[in-house]
Amino acid sequence: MPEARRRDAAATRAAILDSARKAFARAGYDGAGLREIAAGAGVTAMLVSRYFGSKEKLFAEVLQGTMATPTVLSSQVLSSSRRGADMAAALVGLTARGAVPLDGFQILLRSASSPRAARIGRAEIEKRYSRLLAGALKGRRTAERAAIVFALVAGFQMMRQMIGLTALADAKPKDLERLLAPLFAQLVEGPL
Amino acid sequence: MPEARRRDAAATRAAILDSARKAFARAGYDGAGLREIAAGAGVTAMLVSRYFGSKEKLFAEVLQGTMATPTVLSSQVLSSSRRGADMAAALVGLTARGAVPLDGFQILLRSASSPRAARIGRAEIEKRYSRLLAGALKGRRTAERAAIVFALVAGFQMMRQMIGLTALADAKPKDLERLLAPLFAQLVEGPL
DNA sequence: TTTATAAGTCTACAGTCGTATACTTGTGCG
DNA sequence: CGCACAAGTATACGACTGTAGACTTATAAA
Repeated sequence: MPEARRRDAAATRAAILDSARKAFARAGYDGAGLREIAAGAGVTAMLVSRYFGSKEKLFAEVLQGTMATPTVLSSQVLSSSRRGADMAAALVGLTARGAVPLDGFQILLRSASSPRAARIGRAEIEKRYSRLLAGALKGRRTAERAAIVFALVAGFQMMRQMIGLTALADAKPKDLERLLAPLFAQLVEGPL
Repeated sequence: MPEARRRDAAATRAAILDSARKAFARAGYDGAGLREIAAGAGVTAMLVSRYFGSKEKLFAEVLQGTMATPTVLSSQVLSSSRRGADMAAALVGLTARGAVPLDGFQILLRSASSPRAARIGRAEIEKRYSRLLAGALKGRRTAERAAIVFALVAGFQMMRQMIGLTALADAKPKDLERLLAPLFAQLVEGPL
């Protein structure tokens, strides 16, 4: 139990955003309710509405904040000399069983069934990641290759964490990295 | 408007299953309501409950039926001598803009945020596809490689159809095939 | 200490959800 | 034709959804 917060609009706003991030990551856009989000921040549902205007705007702000700090595609990975292997290792590590699932992708995947959430997610991903990754690629079809990188990341995360395929959940991390690395390498470094 | 069906339990059951398949593919497990499904079959919501016991059991039966006939991993593709290229072509074709999105994967992706639906989906995918694909692979780590094939298929479908990434939606199909083919080939044919 | 105002809450509404109980109606058989 | 039984419907319940309007309360300045 965190100590009761004194009346502080900025701190309360931040607490709501934090609670919303966890709720959306756990249950997706449709599955997370305003009352649940509000309770997590120690306030009432109405305050959430008043602060963010609507659930949709709250979701947009959460996604924006979460995607501001990339994980799999961190600048460290992107500037590495072994980007394929580093991406594979980062992805496998971040989707391990007990890992904190508070990634922007997690929220996006769990919310993709809602058209409104999908639209917001697309805008955000195209504003940030696409430019980021496509800019780091050389050769042709950089936009398409970057998009397929996202697809592989998203699909792997989905099958491993959400669906929970046994073959991915129980595999040795090193094995998964060895299988993923050449795929990422091929996409990132371009055709041989 | 289809002509009114005479009282026929088997036909009604089939109509409900068909309507449910469309509804789940469009909105996912949580997003599709029993009343909507019932209306699509020209009956009331209660009849759906009576015939299938619960929404969860209905979903399981729908997924089971839909996944009985694989599309991307059809026997034709699996027996091809150019499996990587054929998988890529099948995937790109099936996720084209106007394509019928009535695949089992579509339902699964839109429902993965619901734990109950995810559990059912995992069971189904492991019962059918995993065995199917892993059996067609040679070499080591066949289960893991098959699972990553699913991940790539799922991620591509998600990013192209659900999120609607511009780079994938607007790309020339042939370009996408050329990028995906070596990835599938590497997974299917095994490490070089 | 009083008070203006921002911070936060209460109550309510119109809607949806899945499903349980009780009911009506159509249809094939004798 | 009549009737039994299956096929299908009506109504309702309790819980949940996002959010609108009116309300209370804490706090910082005067």
